[in-house]
Amino acid sequence: MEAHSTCERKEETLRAEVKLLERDNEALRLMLEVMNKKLDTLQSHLQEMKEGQMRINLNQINGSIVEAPTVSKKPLQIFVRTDPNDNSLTVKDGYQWRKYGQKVTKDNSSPRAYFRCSMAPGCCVKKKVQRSIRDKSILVATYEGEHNHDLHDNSLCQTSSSTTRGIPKGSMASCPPPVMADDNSEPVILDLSLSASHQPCRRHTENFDQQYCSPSSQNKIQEFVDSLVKDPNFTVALAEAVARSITNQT
DNA sequence: CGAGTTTGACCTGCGC
DNA sequence: GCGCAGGTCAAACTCG
Repeated sequence: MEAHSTCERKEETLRAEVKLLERDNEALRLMLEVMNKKLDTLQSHLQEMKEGQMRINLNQINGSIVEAPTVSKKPLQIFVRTDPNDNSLTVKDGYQWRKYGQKVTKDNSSPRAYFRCSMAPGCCVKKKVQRSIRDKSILVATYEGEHNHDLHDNSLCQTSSSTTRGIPKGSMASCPPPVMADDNSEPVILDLSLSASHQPCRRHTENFDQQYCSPSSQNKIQEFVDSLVKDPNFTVALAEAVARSITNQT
């Protein structure tokens, strides 16, 4: 009799667990859907950037530098989501910047910081960084000018111990680049505030994989996560592509 | 000590 | 011409 009730209790516990797992399953399925959509968006953005790059390269090969028809002449603006508690107006785009001024503007209570590219002596590229009025967690960076050097020159700042003050050593190499947007397109916001607080989600995903996914799906998810989050080559390559885009579009 | 940041002063362009 | 706002300069300061 006692064994029977124990068995019933166990069954009940298991049912409750199954219910919880089913709820997790549904939540994670939705999460995967969202992630897949975001991946599609990212891939289409990457494709657009590649096409733009090819057009510009072809124009340069032909001997005369002609503005690509789709490229705006306006200063390039990027939007970067950062930790709202982080007061530093730094947008890590792979280049090395020297701050030369800060000003509070009339239309925005947040100060605007002025940076000059310090990777090459003759480089006259400037950028302005200011928090968005609407969302303080978003930094708006405006780029002006054209880099006269390659992002590969950055190898100096990646390995040197005397890099920029206030930016942790090696952060340049590993930091994800911001995403470009001009005045004609929907601003694309990159979340730089990813932190250890997201680990539970990851743990959930792993749990989800173990419980429900076939090995092939698991591999797909693992590939996706690895390529976007872990792989430094991916972020470095993307940083270079974005930086080239900045150089050519401005 | 060198390189980068801070910050008040100064310069410049624009609207009235 | 004046005032305002944005942009830049440069001396002082900070930090590794």
